[in-house]
Amino acid sequence: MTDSGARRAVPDAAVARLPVYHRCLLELEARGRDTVSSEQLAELAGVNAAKVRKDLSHFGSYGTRGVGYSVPQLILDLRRELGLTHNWRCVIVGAGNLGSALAAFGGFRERGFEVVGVVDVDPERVGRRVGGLRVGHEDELGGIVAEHDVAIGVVAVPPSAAQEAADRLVACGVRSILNFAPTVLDVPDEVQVRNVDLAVELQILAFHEGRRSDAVVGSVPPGVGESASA
Amino acid sequence: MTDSGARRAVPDAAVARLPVYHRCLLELEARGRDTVSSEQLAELAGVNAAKVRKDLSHFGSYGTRGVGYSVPQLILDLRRELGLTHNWRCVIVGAGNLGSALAAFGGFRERGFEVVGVVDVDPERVGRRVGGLRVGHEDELGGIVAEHDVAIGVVAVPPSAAQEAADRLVACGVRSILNFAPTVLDVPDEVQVRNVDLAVELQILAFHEGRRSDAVVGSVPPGVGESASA
DNA sequence: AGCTGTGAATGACTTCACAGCA
DNA sequence: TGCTGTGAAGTCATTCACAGCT
Repeated sequence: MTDSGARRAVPDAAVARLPVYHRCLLELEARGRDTVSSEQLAELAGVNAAKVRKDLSHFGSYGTRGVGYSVPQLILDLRRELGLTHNWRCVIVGAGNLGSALAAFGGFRERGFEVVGVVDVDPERVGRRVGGLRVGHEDELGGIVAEHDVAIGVVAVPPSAAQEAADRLVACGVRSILNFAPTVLDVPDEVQVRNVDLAVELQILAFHEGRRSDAVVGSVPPGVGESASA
Repeated sequence: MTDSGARRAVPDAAVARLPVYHRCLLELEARGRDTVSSEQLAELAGVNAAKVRKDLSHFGSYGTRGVGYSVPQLILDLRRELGLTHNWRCVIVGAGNLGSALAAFGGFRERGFEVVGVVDVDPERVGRRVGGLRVGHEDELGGIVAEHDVAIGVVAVPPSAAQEAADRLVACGVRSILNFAPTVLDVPDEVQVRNVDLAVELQILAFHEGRRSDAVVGSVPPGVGESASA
């Protein structure tokens, strides 16, 4: 697992933070800021300054000592590093509530992603429009992927149908999957999967919530106050 | 950061996996399985066996050597550990596409969570029904939280309104927030926040996707094949 | 004087490997 | 024999602390 081919450059934990920095920088740019220090960026991103500097150093980003980082330059560097120099095409499998919400979500386009298709097995849903797209039948998946050169598939179907959805995506040549179904997908090694299980997120919150002030009477254990960027 | 009060028991990384084990065990139980080995559970959860054993050992779970773990017993242990012995009440702020999808999502109830309210500022949306609930006005938030003893707030509003939504939740006494807005929320230390930024997930996929086979001609770098349970 | 970039120190998590119980 | 529970080793990530540029 992990990588292997080329040099390991950026640690996974850092990769997971780069998009957050990117987002904060876009905000700074919108406010007309031209430079930013690691300390300020850290504040915005909710991490500490040393981490910001280390993360950025992984891909040879060059700030200016005594000054900070150039906001536009750093945005470009991050875009390059994150592969956002072109738009990534995505297809959503499942046009239920979640799939529809994702398709209609405007935020993707601005951040480098374009939803080019939504499909579903249910004939009831085929033909509807969501987020400016017509819901296609699942059989059209191959055509959509080929036509738009889709790189990322989003699985937004019930758990019982998730493995099949993933299999179809893989068969069509998609090698990156974002899975919202509460199931571990079985895919070939060369396919990467990221899971977002909403109930898992809630359960993690509940775990910490359940550990507050328990037992220990009269104490005021300051809880957690952590922030997790899944 | 992190904890402080009581004894640190279970490492964060392990906590994040417990819900996944719990989910897999429910599946096993539904299939009538009575015992499971660490190896089998690991397979289902997409991790390795040593990790499963170590994770479970953190809260003194007792399996039987030579046999494995009792499925029903382990489910109970996990439920207790995750604080799922009672249902957690949640309230959703924001009745847009995502908020509505979350409210309508049936999967929560089965996993220990109950959505008891949905609110929005937009008068246009107030009064609509989503997932069996009437959308309330944001002013009703305090009443809903108090009445149902809500523990978890879900922020599903546009980024520009997210901080205000969080402030309101905190003011109402909610101390756990699941934030879907692409913004870092500023909250008091005793409030825990988990962020789910869908575009970030896509960007992480894109990062790895962009690193495939690059440059190195003719090589067949086996990519990533990782699985992240955010 | 201010802030980056980075080796070195610390800490967290994972994996190994095996003793020991059923 | 089979599988758990766990010290010990190994890997990865975070934080410190400071040299060095502007």
